[in-house]
Amino acid sequence: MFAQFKKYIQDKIKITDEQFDLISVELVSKKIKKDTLLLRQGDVCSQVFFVSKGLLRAYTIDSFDKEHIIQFGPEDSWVSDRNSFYFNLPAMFYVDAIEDCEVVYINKEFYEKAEKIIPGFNSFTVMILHNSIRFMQRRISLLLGATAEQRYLDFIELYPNLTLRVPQWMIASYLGITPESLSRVRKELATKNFKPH
Amino acid sequence: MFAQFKKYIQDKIKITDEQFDLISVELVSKKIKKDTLLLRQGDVCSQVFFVSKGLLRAYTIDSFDKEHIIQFGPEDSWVSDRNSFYFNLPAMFYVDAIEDCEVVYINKEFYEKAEKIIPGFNSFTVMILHNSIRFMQRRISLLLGATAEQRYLDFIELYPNLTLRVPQWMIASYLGITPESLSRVRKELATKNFKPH
DNA sequence: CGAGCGCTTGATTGAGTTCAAAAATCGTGG
DNA sequence: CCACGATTTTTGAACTCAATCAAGCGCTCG
Repeated sequence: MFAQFKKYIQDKIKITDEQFDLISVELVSKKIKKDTLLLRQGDVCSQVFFVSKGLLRAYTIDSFDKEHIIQFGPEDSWVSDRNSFYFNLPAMFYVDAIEDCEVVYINKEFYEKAEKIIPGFNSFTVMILHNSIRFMQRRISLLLGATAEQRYLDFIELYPNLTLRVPQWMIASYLGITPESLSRVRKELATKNFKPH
Repeated sequence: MFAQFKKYIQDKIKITDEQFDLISVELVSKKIKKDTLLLRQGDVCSQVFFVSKGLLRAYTIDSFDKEHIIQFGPEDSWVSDRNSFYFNLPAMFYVDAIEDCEVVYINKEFYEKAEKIIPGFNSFTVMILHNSIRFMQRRISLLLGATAEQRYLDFIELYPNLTLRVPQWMIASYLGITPESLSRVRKELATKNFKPH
């Protein structure tokens, strides 16, 4: 049930099986059908999602009713509106499932308990937060200074196995361009005989 | 010397004067002249900067040699390439001083010591990280889905007192547009009789 | 098997860029 | 305190990248 999560976490921090059992009582693992909404913009995000299987996405809807994908969440990744979760503020994002998923719901009690029981769990959290920060720093840099093509190439590097799993219009949404533009970028790259795989 | 920093931190977390004295031995406060470079892209960022006075900026230079301002750091704010600092990776940013500054240099020893001595210091760090995440989440959303005008209005809200302190071309750089474009956006807003102050 | 969705392609439009130059502002030394 | 050079901001005109609008194709799944 939490096998994947346990493996992930034990790979990064020393946790005994007994400790894990103690904290895992706070966890809930759910099977999520494709297209299910896990978090609505404006709601308070009361858990962090760990994706054990499948693929989540976080996205905003702007004032022109257009979606913009903030993050893809494939296996072994964390998806959440951290700001909303931490400060109990309305979420900026929607989160839904692009594929059928298995998702671990992690609430605040889990964090509190884990911090009490496991020395260094806090450092683990800090590390995860820094990963998230790295990711966003890079995103901002690229949005400010890179062309659509450069951002697409970066996307392929960051999520190599997603190019096939995700419909192109979602990739376009992540890159901040239209599906038509992405189609043209790809065409352009093809003539320069670039092959993503 | 650290008065401003002490005030800031004691406002957010309970620290006695004795505790502060113990950890402050790791701190260095420096007077920084305008235009001084504090961090170079590619170097490892070995400290976090706390701005007690003045104004810092963090910026990248892209593959076309153009600057893009990632963050302004006025009084009471934190500036750093957190990713570089935490993982000892090459920094993505440059950091320099837009005004004469007073900056507290905070190294890893400070964090280690503070975490040992002050219960809850770790939570404080986590809170600061979440602030940084909120800031970046918002930035990404706006870059993906808002017009130049909307982003400018958001900037004024976020940094109300900086519109006068910072040259317009830097604001443009922050917004991801050219100075010419910002000038036009402002002209446009003026006709709609919008007044920033 | 057909309606709908996703991808492509073409034609047109538009927000913002680029290039150029004038106007305004700033800062510094005499 | 003024003047002059440098920097910043504004304005204009042409241009460009990506968006929009529209049409057609192919696939799938109901």
